[in-house]
Amino acid sequence: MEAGSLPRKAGMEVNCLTLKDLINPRQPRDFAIEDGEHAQKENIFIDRLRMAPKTPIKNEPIDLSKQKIFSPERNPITPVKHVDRQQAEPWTPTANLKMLISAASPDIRDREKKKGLFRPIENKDDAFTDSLQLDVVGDSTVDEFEKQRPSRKQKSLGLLCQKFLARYPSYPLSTEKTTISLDEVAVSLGVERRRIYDIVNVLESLHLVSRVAKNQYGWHGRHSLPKTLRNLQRLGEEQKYEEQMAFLQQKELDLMDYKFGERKKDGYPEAQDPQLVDFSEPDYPSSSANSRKDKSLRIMSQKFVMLFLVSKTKIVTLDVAAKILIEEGHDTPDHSKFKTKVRRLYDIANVLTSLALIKKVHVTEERGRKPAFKWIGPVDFSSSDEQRVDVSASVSPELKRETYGQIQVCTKQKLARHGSFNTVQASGRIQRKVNSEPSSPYREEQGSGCYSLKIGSLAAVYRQKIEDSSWGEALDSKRVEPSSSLDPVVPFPVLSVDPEYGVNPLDHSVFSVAHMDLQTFSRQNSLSGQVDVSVTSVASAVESLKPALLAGQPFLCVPATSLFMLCGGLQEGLSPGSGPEKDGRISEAPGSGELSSAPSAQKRLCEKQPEAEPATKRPSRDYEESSLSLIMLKTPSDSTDFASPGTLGSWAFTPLEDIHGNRQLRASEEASGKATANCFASSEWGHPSTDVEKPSKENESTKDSSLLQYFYVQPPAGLNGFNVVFPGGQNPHSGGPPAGQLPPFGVPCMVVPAPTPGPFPVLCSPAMPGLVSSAPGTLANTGPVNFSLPGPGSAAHLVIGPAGIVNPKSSTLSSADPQLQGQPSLNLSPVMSRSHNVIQPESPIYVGHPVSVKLQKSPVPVTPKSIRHTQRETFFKTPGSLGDPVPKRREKSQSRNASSAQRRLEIPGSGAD
DNA sequence: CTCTCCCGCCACCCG
DNA sequence: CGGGTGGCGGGAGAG
Repeated sequence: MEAGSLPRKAGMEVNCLTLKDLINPRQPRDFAIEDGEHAQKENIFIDRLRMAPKTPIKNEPIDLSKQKIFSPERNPITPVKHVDRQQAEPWTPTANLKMLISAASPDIRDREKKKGLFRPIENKDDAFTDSLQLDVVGDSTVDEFEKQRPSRKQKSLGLLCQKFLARYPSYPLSTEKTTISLDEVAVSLGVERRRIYDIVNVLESLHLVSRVAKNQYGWHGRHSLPKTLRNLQRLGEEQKYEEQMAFLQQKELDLMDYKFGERKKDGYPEAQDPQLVDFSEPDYPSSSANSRKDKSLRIMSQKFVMLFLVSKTKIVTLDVAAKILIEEGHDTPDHSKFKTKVRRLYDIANVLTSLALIKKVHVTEERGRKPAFKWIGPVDFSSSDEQRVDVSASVSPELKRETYGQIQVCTKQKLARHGSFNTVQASGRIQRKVNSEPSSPYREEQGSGCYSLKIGSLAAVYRQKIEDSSWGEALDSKRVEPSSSLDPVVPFPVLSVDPEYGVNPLDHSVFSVAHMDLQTFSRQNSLSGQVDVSVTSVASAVESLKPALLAGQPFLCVPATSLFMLCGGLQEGLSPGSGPEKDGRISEAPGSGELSSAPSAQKRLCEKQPEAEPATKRPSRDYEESSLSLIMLKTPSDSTDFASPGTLGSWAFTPLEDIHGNRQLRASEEASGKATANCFASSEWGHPSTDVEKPSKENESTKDSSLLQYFYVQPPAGLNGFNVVFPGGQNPHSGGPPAGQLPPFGVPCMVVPAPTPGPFPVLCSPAMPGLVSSAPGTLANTGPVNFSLPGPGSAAHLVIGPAGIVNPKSSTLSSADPQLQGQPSLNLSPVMSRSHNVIQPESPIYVGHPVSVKLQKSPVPVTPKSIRHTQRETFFKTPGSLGDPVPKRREKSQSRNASSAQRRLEIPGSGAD
């Protein structure tokens, strides 16, 4: 009954492990302790769980989402195997349960179930069952448990990899040395180490990690990914993989008929000997280089990637890949070998998929469907600045056109085609058809409780465009991974996080349906009467994480991934005749009906290509004089590289027309070391800041008259982490018509991830002199802000208090109580994304990040680096995920990050200031 | 049935 | 040698 009695084989368990063993309160501990060393199976975790305190719910759940935080104890190279410390809090009992169950081996579950171990009486003392909180449940628990039993899917390598990746920042600071302890990770993720090897090996092949020492890996992140891919591409070309693939595909050789070596006979070059391509950086001196069979998996992984990179179609079928690999490996071309190879390829593919580099597809041939994968990662490595470029940049012009056009349509009320989404009517009134179309491709997404693509616009476009639907799916379930590639083929790299748990932060980052409570707006300001918006308090849908679409609520879908949003038509009424675009390119665009100028704007921004795409021309008809508003939230903002064109796309709230100014702003901020030097930041936590003055000063550099103004509104609970930004008016000098004269507006707004649960200030456009004059920072700090909307005659006041808006329940809360303001979804918030390293380490939610990363815990002025780091991560956070609402913990860097949107708003204010 | 790929035995191989 | 690695393929879940 001690460790030794713990069966290693499922078959033995029933006999070896008795009910008594399991129910004995003390036994479990013994198991855990002694078994810890021997248990190499999946159930090791469960054993360890037994060691957990009686309040496991707080300690044990493998809440990956909460592991983003850098663990205080990170540096110890030798990982501490304190499960209880590493585990984060569950975000929901259900999720927790799932996690626990998934951690537990099926065998044990079955065994225990059979023995009725979950019955309250018998197990009331059982730590394990307690941890599951099953002691209060009746027999139904068994069924429940059965249902909860982790499916094969839940235990998949891909999912595991996602969890793994979620622990580390995609783009760690160069100075950061993140160490990965295999032990720690394995325990943390509740899997045996063997599985971690699989992941790490593939990651290593791409140089995302490198082995530092025994049981220790260094995390590099994706910084060098472009470079690596470029090299692999080159190598692949040298290997003439494309020809090989073409040959094999053309041959349509049956697996069994395939004559290995035939290719060579045909004159194809022989593959190089397996050798791991080493592009490793000096960061982590790889200890013992290659050993044991050349690290087969790594080499396979690299070659697999090469195949994609050299492929014109970017699609590689497994059989072809396997054949090539087999041949290169000089393996015996037997079926068994093939099978094995395919297995490995699946393993690799799972990891690559988690990295949002490839996507499962199927290739239909005469012989039927063949499993294949499509490369969805960057394909253009000409620039090493791949990272942090707005993902939108990754979309092909055509798709952009489609996509953005679609977005435009959305905002222009043509979303109707997607029955599952709200429909915005031309008149500016919002109609809704919530999921009226069961057959909607997006409907399926609901199960996961994701906002993503519910709106359908982009996803729909992609699905239509891409038959294999891989893009759409990628969009749906990929992690937000800023892709620098401007290549058209690159979809939105978003990493999906465990929809199974009902938490998918990534989705939020992709496309979201935003609901705004515009009542105030519609009723009190000039917009009233034109916008038929019923104010409906959106109940928090955190539980289901489904967008709470309420009738009569305006919404806007925007790709939040890159956090850049289109706000087409936003200003249609606000400032006819005046556009933010100095060059007027957008406005003068000859009506190409559905096209949004945003793409072009962005493109210009990111690529600095003045040439406007015809497709991006703005339809004057629909949008009249509407100017384009492009808000770009800086994802991982690297303060050090803002000057780099390649990173432009990552600018947070970069005014289309004033990148330069923005840079100055940034420079200013950085110079002052005040990441929080913006009202947004300071207000993030509803905490008065003394730095408020900073922004205004900084804004001076950006007081370009052409700057767009936005209203930034803390979203209703239903938005779950999204802030709504809508144009507050045109530039002060634009001389746009007063708000009162605004035509029906199509609910121009932007929804951006709300990284902060704290109070959100509403910024008014500079059109309001009064507002402008006031220090933005000050306003922000005042908590709920009472603003006058610009617009003559409309004394409309937009009172925006985070408390009131964010959470209906806490509507009465003032900014003074940040904690209360925390979203009910705090624990439910999608915290799976890596974006969480931003969160306060002390946050109870986020427990021990295993990574050794510098974490600024103090409110002390953050360094540019730290700023960058946190900012990047913040994007994908929902208010709840933001972590500790406690004021004292608010980090400036975080604030700053979260405030990107706001900063944009501040700009105008500075002038007056 | 095929497709996937989890799982973990056990051989390597390093310190 | 012990333990970290990871090749490998049986076999079972998923579709």
